[in-house]
Amino acid sequence: MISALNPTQKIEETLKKTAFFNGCSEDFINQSTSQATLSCANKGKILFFHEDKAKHFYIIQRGWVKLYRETLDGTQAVTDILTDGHIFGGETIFQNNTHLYSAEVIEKTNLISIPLAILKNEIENNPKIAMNMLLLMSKNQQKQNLELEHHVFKNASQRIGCFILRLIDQPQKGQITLHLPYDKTLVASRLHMQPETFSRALLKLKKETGIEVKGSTIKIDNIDRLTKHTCSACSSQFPCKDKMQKLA
Amino acid sequence: MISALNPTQKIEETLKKTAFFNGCSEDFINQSTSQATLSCANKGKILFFHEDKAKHFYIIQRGWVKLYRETLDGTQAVTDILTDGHIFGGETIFQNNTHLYSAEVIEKTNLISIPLAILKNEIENNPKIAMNMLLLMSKNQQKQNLELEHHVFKNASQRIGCFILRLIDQPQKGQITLHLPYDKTLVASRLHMQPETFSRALLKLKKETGIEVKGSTIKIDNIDRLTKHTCSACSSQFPCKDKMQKLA
DNA sequence: CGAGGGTTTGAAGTGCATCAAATAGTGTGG
DNA sequence: CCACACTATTTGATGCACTTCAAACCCTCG
Repeated sequence: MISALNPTQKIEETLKKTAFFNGCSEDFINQSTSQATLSCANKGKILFFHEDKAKHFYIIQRGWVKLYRETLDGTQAVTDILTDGHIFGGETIFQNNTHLYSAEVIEKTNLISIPLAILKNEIENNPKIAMNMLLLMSKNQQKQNLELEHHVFKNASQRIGCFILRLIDQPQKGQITLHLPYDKTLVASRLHMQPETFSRALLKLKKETGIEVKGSTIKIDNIDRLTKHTCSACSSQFPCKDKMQKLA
Repeated sequence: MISALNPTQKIEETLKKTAFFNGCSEDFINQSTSQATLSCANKGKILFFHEDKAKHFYIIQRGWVKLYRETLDGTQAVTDILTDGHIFGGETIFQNNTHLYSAEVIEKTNLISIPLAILKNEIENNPKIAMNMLLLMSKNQQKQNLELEHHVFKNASQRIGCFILRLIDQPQKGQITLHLPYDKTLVASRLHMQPETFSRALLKLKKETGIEVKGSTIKIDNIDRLTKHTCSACSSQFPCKDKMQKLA
């Protein structure tokens, strides 16, 4: 972790470029910066468990974190997978300071932790931040809604198609090449299916939409074909990126 | 609709007993009351469609309303079913004044509609109401989370078991008798399954947990047996009512 | 090169959906 | 109070999608 900036400066820099903090008080930035910690966690590190008492909320500076729940017998359901700039854990303020999901680092991650008390105070006293929080939660909710809908309406290969479409940055013409952001097993769990099902469904998707898959690289020749296959079982059509977008 | 109160009084009365309005300004109550309309809609009435522009938010004074989404080909997924005291549609303020779901009256309903502008104004200017809104949205989100989890973890008869358990008002001992709040076809769709599946899964539940079912009446002799069957595939055990509770 | 994890393939089973039809239940007009 | 119409619910038969268990394959990294 060699950097021109010291940790405090890095934190301040990150906060200032995170949309959620737009319009917050100087105090908030200062307090957050001074009380935040920047830590680096490796793959496998559990940040907290479902039902744990929450003390901080988090911002991912760089890396990947998985949110999930599990039953008593250990089956787990991945709720979300987050990366750079994403915020999580803040909603616990309204949930009795209790986490609603577990969080695990799935790839080396630099993480900023900020005490919830600071956030709570700012939300209560700064309408602008209360509004930002409302916007954040509303987006999260929208995302959750779609998540459930997808699971109800779409079959495995359509869910994969949807996942791929949402990796596309800009609506663009011609051939598109992109990469899965993490390994297939994880994508499978993100989409609530078994790795075997993922593998077979991807095969089916290839046949039916003409996409090419080699390792984690995907080439799309005819995006309309993919869209048609994928979005027919959905309440909104591609590009629906604004609805599923990253949240920060 | 014979009542000792005129519509305006009824509206005011309803607002004042709705938790969401605790701590709101006098102005808010007054404005809401004067600009709200109390209407009565019959079964089948569509209040709005997914993607419609939103102009009001709603409070159910008495009745039942179904929230749902549908795909182009008309398949529908029921998101929620609401009744007395429930609020919906307010979140559209943060969603570009666009509805995220359709709403249909499923049983004769008295409905209060209040212009969104009033709510928006109050949220922006009254931190107490902003906080209430945050709490409401947080509860909704919690509910959505569980909804998805259930769909991933539980099979049909477990989802029914969970639905039944959540109908229980108070943790109580001994035999419990309760009634399904609306017809079985609707419960089935609420739980994302076909009526046929519902019927068979309920039969299975009877055999495995010893509950008795006659029409819409359900008798539970041994609640532990039901809980064990139902909650084994969940991240939280009965009574989890606080997490799934009505939202108003 | 070999170990170990990620990925694919095969074979078999399960749960739910679907289509079809029977049955029960409810409200209507006579 | 009955017969009819209509809807809700159940039952049966069948098919498909996904899971599960097992094993092979592939890739990467020490």
